[in-house]
Amino acid sequence: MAHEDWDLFAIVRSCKAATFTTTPNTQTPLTTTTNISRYPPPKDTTTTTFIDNQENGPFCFPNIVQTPLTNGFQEQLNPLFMTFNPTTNTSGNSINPNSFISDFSGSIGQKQHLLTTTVLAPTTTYTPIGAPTSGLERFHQLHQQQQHGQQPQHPEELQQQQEQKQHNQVHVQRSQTTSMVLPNIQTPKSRKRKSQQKKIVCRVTADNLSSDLWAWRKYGQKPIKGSPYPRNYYRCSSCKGCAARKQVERSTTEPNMFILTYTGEHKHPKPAHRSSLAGSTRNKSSTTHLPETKENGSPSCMDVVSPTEPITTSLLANMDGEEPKPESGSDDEDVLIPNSMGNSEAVFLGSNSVPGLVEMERFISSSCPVLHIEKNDAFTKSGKLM
DNA sequence: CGTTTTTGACCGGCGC
DNA sequence: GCGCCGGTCAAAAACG
Repeated sequence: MAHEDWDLFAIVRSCKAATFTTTPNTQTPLTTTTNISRYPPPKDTTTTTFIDNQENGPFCFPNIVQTPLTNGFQEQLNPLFMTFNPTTNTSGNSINPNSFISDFSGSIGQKQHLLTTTVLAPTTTYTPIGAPTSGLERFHQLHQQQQHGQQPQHPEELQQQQEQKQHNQVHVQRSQTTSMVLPNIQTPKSRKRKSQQKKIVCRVTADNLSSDLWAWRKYGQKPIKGSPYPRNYYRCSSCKGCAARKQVERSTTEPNMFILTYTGEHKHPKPAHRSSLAGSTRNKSSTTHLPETKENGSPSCMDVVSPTEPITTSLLANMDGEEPKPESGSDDEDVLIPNSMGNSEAVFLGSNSVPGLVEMERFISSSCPVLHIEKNDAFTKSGKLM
């Protein structure tokens, strides 16, 4: 059974309220432990374009309550982070709303400093993956050591880093809401280029499968060497011809975490709501459950990116290589997850630990498309996933 | 009927 | 040049 039973969870669509922003400020604040990391400084912040604003993007973060830096670790990290992100205001906790990169990195930096943070969102774990810059890298290491007691980086992270290192530059592009800046679109078919494509890597928990308005259609699944879990491939189906791609892979070290990788760019404005092209959400069976019930949602995190291309959205996808042990426990169950927010799954999973969120999630789940997760046994049997 | 998912096959990059 | 591996294609099946 070990890894014989592959549970593949494909999350195709998600609702607007992204994981990060899902939880309204009115929600009961959560005490969260954040993990974060490094952000490679954009080579040229002026070119940075974020596709999504706080509402939808992968870079969207919940309103994180400013929390005072309180421990020595933070102090230690501050200088490091500063080197990494010069834009960060050392004196304040505030995030500069005007600069995404700085915002993002800044906010992350803030979070990094806050081992314990009051957040108006589910538990969040930001674990950037990617080419570290000296400062961030160091920060990341320190942080991990702090959190995991000298724990080495996760394999996937290392892998990502290696990958990132291949590309000397990392930069995140950002744009406001619907306007997308999609320069240098590289065709997916060019594999050579593909390796150099800009990527955004995020880690999310199953609980916090977040979503966005983009519709994703699965077009492939492959077993990944060194990982017991298959990787799922999705492309944007919000608009035909859209080059945006997304990969979802379960973390080998943290089964409850999923690695999301975004590549390509959307060639269309972000939909106001889910496109009909997204098609129907399949419910093979009435039984719906989530892969792994995560007690705490740790939302996601974003990570890094790569070189040339900006990416777009955040989303949630979920896949499993393992037997999800949902409450239902049956093997071939499909899981329907509301696309709407990162936490929405909790409704189904019952994993939501935040009382106030439940109501909201229900609301959202009722009005949003769902994610479809389903187990796939074929993988193991054939030895080849897809 | 239109769309998504599944999945074997194929293609091409990359390391040796 | 060869083989491995990741990513994509595309036909068939599934679903609403």
